[in-house]
Amino acid sequence: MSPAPDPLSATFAALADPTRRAILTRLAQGESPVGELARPFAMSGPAVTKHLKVLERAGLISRGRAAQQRPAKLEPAALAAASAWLDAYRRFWEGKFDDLDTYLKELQHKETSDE
Amino acid sequence: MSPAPDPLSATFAALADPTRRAILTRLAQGESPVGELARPFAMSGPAVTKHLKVLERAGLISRGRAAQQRPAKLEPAALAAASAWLDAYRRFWEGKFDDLDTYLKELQHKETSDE
DNA sequence: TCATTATTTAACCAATAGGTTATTTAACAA
DNA sequence: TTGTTAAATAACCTATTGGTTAAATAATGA
Repeated sequence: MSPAPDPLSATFAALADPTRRAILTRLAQGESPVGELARPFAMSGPAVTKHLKVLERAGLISRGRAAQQRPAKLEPAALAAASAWLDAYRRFWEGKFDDLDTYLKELQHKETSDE
Repeated sequence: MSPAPDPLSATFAALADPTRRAILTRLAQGESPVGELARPFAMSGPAVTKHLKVLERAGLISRGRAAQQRPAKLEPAALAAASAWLDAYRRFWEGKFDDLDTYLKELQHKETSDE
């Protein structure tokens, strides 16, 4: 499925869809099988499977196995990375940093090239 | 250009592209005209104009006017919204909240439906 | 007025995203 | 073994994205 984007891009892209955010919200209450996730949406099962694949490739969820079901479960690590990026930039943009150069260097250090 | 997605979707979608994140990084150092923004990328001017439009529709930047140039400038508000969303969910997923129900209600209150 | 510089718009293209229905695979139960 | 249930895969469709080049527009200056 394409040349695999950088992790941060994959995470933001996954979060850019309201259906996927709703799925994550649902999963915050506990893991859930595909059928249950599909119910609240006017959407076929395969469509939900595709959304889950996007979330999985972004590292935001993992899949399990329980009989015929493949429950989805939150994986907070990828979200933490995106949150850290956003928070750092937000604070930076809001001008709450004294030493700009040090800060930029720190960012540069954490993430290669442009991320 | 399409039925205008909800603001949070637009913001995350805008952040999902490494070129656009690099543009934002550059703009954190101060406003900049299109030509200067285009230089570091192996990319035509019109391509950069398109990226700027995406960022502008997401509310992440605004455009000005200085002679023939149309400098782009950061607008932190949209970023703050995305950052708040992510941070809330991150904390939630990491289980650092005592009263789950109260927290969910609070989230529900802040953002309609799924956002 | 005419030329120059910066940027946008138009027209186009290939690849990706998000959905569908029909078919296949997997796990279980009778 | 046969059927049932849950999910994934395949094949397909349309719209969007991210890029291109060529032409149009806007502001300035000679």
